Amino acid sequence: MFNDDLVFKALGDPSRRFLLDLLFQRDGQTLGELEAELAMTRFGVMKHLRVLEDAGLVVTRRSGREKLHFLNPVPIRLIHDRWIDKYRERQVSALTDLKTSLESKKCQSSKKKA
Amino acid sequence: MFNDDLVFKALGDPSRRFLLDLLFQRDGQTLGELEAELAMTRFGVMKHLRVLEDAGLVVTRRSGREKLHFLNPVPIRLIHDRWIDKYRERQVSALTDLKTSLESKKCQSSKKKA
DNA sequence: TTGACATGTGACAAAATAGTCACATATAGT
DNA sequence: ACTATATGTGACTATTTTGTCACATGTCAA
Repeated sequence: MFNDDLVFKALGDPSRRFLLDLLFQRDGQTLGELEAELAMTRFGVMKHLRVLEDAGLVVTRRSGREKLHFLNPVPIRLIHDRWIDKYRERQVSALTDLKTSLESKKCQSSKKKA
Repeated sequence: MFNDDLVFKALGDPSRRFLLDLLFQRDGQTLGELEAELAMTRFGVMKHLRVLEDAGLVVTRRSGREKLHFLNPVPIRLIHDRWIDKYRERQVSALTDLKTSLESKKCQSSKKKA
């Protein structure tokens, strides 16, 4: 259904991850809108969107002369399932929640170990 | 705590994902053991392991003249959390479970919508 | 100490990737 | 029809990444 290699390659570039962030924030943006957020010509952005679309991370719909882009989270969920054992999920979750919790309380305690 | 870019870059290569698969299967393997599973000299494997270690996806422990490698699933969980909205998680999960379910029952029903 | 084994380093060539540009197509509005 | 706008294509260069090799370090065991 989804090609592993395309998905991971797509996620390997910071500009593409930023594009996903933008779409996560607001779905259905056009190339023009997305282009404005990147420090790059529209050609570069177009190429990146193409890679994301080929990977299935972004789906598109044409509307007149515009092309609307939507985030598709399914392949990302599948990545997760590959290396997170169902039985160990609870423990890993606890760890990441701890991390989140620590980060939101940065100012309360001055000492913490990495 | 974990550097996004290093993690995603690390996951972008198929050989490195295969190494993670090997460690997911059996933790604590040495370079020598891992090398035997890849179609590549030990130098290539070493480089890949270094990338994984820098990303925090693999942690190591020396034991005499050997170096043992262990999978660390935490960064992968964090990837997941980045684009899977907590409120939408249930729906996405349902979709991936459906996918799994369909794949294991390929022969039962002939008609299914995407 | 000697030799065998396991891992490590820096330089290198080949391959893949990112980003730009000239040029092209398609649509909306007047 | 004409013009401005939005997206698309292929060629090109610069950079990054992959994988290899000669050489080096550290460890075990006799």
